[in-house]
Amino acid sequence: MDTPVSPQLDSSLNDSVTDGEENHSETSPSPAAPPQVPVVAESPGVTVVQLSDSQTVQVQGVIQAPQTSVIQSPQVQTVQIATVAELEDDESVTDTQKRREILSRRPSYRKILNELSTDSPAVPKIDEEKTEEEVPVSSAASASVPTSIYQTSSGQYIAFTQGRAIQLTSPGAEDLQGAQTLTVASSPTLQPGATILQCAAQPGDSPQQYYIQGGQVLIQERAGRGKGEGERDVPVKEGVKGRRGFFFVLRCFAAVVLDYWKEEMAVTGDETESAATGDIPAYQLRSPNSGLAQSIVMAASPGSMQSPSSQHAEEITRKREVRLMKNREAARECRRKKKEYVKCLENRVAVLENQNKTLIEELKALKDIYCHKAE
DNA sequence: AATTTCCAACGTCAAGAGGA
DNA sequence: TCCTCTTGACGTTGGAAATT
Repeated sequence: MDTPVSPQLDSSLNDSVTDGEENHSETSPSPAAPPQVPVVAESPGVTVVQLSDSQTVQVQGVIQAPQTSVIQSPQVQTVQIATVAELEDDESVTDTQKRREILSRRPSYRKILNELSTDSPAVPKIDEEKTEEEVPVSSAASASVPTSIYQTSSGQYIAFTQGRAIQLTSPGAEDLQGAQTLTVASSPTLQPGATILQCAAQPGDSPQQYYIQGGQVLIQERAGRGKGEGERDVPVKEGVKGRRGFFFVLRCFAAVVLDYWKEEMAVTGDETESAATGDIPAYQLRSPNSGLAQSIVMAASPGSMQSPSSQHAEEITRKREVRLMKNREAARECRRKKKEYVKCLENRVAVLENQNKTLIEELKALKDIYCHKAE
């Protein structure tokens, strides 16, 4: 039976083990290792690797805390191999089920790396608040961390942050003086078709509320402090206060919201499932990171009067859209973290390999000295 | 140049983890 | 117990590289 361990890990094992004078050949390297082998479960010191044919390989000590002595390394880097067939003899379980069982949950990448980093300071922590380096929105203006950033065709950046804030930045505004922070308020008491944006021009400012309805942006002017007391909605005109680009984006957003609500009204319960994948036009904003178009899928369909019976379906659809959007973002973030995690592990393997080589050479030298003295 | 293959990234679903 | 977050699995897509 072959043991197609992940190439990098495999090579690291071989290097580490065979670099010494003694060959501790308990590893069983495979020349035809597949390029990708998912690591499916971990326990301290043991890594279970899922093979393509539903077999698992337990790899012990692939990533270990730095060894203090090279003498220990051969045992640590032993690879133990066991097939699933040996471990499980239940024929009634399907392959998928088996795999599901094997794929037991493990802590998040951040958790794993942070735990590793406490063991070894060489391992960088994944910081929860860490922003992506390539994010064009500078870090100056807001404490909120962008989770996704889009660029409109006019060149403005729209950053959706955790906490559901939307940050708008004009191109070239490195100090983010032109940045706005919006918060989308999703009140269940809102009128259908309406959305509230809260905007603070500066971090310390009290937020200005924008009431978006019918594709129009309204500023809520308050006469009194009471809730709803003395409020009136004033249409926002482009160019007000010299924040032309900002209101352009606001208007775009209003249009999107309008279309979204139109779609909500048109959707019936049965059509809910197809809403996200059907042939509906998508508003695409260019992501500065990937160059790939990120889609905000909100349908533009002929508006119709809202029937009371469809409100529940609309709510379900809206919740589904929100859930899908959140999960989309989460998946993106998860992949980013995973890549970071793998990179860190690879770095660590390289460091440990170097350490191992150095220690082996050191041992060799000491042996030589000792032998010369003994003679 | 056209076709095929490979790969990375994505969106969605499902299930477990963990907090309120 | 419910809700949200996290992540593996799976299918899709688009671009790059390889092949015809």
